Amino acid sequence: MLSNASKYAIRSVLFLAKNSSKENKYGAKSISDELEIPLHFIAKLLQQLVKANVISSSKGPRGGFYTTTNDLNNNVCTILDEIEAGDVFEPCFMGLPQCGDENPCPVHHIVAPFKEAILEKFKHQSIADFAIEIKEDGTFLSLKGIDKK
Amino acid sequence: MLSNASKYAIRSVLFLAKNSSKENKYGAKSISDELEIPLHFIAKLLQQLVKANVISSSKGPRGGFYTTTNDLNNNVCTILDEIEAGDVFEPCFMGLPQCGDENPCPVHHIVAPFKEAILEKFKHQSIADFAIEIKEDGTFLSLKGIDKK
DNA sequence: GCATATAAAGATAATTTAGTCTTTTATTTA
DNA sequence: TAAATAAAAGACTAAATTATCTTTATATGC
Ligand code: SF4
Ligand code: SF4
Repeated sequence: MLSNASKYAIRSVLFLAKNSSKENKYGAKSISDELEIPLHFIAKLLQQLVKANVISSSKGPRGGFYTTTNDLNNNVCTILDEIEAGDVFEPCFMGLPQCGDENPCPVHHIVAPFKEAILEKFKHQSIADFAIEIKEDGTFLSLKGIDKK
Repeated sequence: MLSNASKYAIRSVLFLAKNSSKENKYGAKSISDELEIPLHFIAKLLQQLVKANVISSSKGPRGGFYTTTNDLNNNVCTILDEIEAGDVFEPCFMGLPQCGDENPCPVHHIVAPFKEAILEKFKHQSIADFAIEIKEDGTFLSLKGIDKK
């Protein structure tokens, strides 16, 4: 449903939203390390996001990527619009073009509410809100160092 | 989330479940036409599914693909296991490896119930049940010929 | 100003997924 | 038994995605 590129981009932006500031920037290298994302891949994505005004950056020593309070007004859909070609959720589960409530596939009644919920969140919740939620709920952007089995 | 291959395979099997029988077989060509799936692509998938005993086939004139009552006892997960490499739903939305209820990402509380619902259906509802549901609910496997705008 | 750190840009390579084509084998029907 | 039909098998091509590498531009601090 989401490409690696999108997943990487979302996690990176949320990471910056949670941790960065004008005074506290993160280089591509540290983001790559922290979130376990291929360095050159995430670097390119971050550059794209800077151009799209989703995040900010500065070059040189002590430079890096960060988010301003203005950046934080964006939402996740802004990220997806930038990274992903078309609409992420269409065509969806059964691969029918232009289906929907009128022409449902056999799993539409399960998929549709989910799509609506996730889209609502991605469209109407700002990155800032996400950052707050992440801090409050203690949700994860990376599982680096966490015991997996 | 699902590859084209999986989507094609599921739709084809459900199509056969709804329409075919030992006496009423469908060639790769007619399935390709009916569901608007590339001919040689679906042919290969159908052969795979025959080998995996998900559907049946016979060669020669009046031959083709069909489902037996025994075939219909399979479920959608059987199809996915055959077509897809690993587990379709892992890693999922945020691309975190081995996450879950204990280590939730920021959208886990939306994604998890959906994953559970769709997996429940794919695992515990037989292809036969699906066919009945499709007939009763009039859900779609193809939108060929239906007005799209 | 010079050395250094870092983003920016973009070329290139690898991998995976998707799709096509050709040949062979089995089955049916006439 | 011959001709026709359709699946089986597998080689091949194309496209998209993922990932890497190299070079250039810019800001910082000494
Ligand atoms: S009918 Fe609904 S669930 Fe099925 S493919 Fe279309 S939008 Fe997705
Ligand atoms: S935490 Fe839940 S929703 Fe998020 S990636 Fe893991 S399983 Fe998917």
